[in-house]
Amino acid sequence: MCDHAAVKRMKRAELARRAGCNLETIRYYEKAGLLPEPPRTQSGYRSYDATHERRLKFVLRARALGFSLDEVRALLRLVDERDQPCAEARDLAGAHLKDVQSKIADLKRMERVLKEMVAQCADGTTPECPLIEALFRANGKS
Amino acid sequence: MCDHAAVKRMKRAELARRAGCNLETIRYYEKAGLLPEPPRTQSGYRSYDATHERRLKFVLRARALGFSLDEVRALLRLVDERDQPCAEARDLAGAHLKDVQSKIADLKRMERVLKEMVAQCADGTTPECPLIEALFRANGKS
DNA sequence: CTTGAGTCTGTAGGGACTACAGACCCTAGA
DNA sequence: TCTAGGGTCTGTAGTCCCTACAGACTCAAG
Repeated sequence: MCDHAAVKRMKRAELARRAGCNLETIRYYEKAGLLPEPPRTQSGYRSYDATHERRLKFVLRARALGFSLDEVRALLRLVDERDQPCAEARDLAGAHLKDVQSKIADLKRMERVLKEMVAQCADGTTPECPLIEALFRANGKS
Repeated sequence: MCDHAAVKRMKRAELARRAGCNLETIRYYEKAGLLPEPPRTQSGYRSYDATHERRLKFVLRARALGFSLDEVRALLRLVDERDQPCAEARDLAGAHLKDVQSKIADLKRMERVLKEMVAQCADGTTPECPLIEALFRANGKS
């Protein structure tokens, strides 16, 4: 039990910096149960190591891919109880993929309409602002 | 000042139904200054007409196109003070179009990664779950 | 006249953070 | 050794865009 290979310890600010997130996000994730409560120094400061960093980065990456906190929780459960998680993880990711695809479809519809509106405005031939008129007219029906 | 061509009056529920939004959304928009406070009946009920409906639908359409409430407020200002709004409206819509396009780009990146992850999981040849491993590994760098 | 539905108000809740106030603690320089 | 500044701690309030609720009122039908 000698400790000559002591792991590197860091405080919250350094962890945030290394993971590239806001300081307070870490505390929030701890309260939300996504990250474990870290050990404390004698004076009560949080003390993190590489395992905390790894887990935080996992959460941030999943969030960046658009998983909700609940979905991240589910993924972390699979991480923590590694039995045969592959099918379940694939289903989670598959469901989320569908979400993402339908969001893309929605945004593309918006994009098309906005482009038309901007284009109509650009030629400036109509007396009224066609963009605003377009918003007053119904999308497809009265 | 005869009133034989009286406009149709309606209460909040009917307006919500006709505009296709939640009952409470109307009250919220009024408090937020997007819709005018409507006249009241003697007993204090809100009383709307076609102009309210038109304006509410405008707001809902702009929201459906992803404009924030602040952006909708700006558009409504252009509606209310019709001078030469076209350039300003076009700029607003153009800026918003850029937002939408960058969201689409983000989501497409997510889609690509998720597809890869699901595909890797699907062949089931690796012992560890590749999806979860992928989340532990960095997106591009360590 | 009663009953049930509609409307009124203010306020709380949601998700995912972000920011702040007021109290500690820790370190470096004078 | 003292002190000044930064960092960290806690809980709480604010953000955005609604949505839902409680408790009081009103209205129309039977």
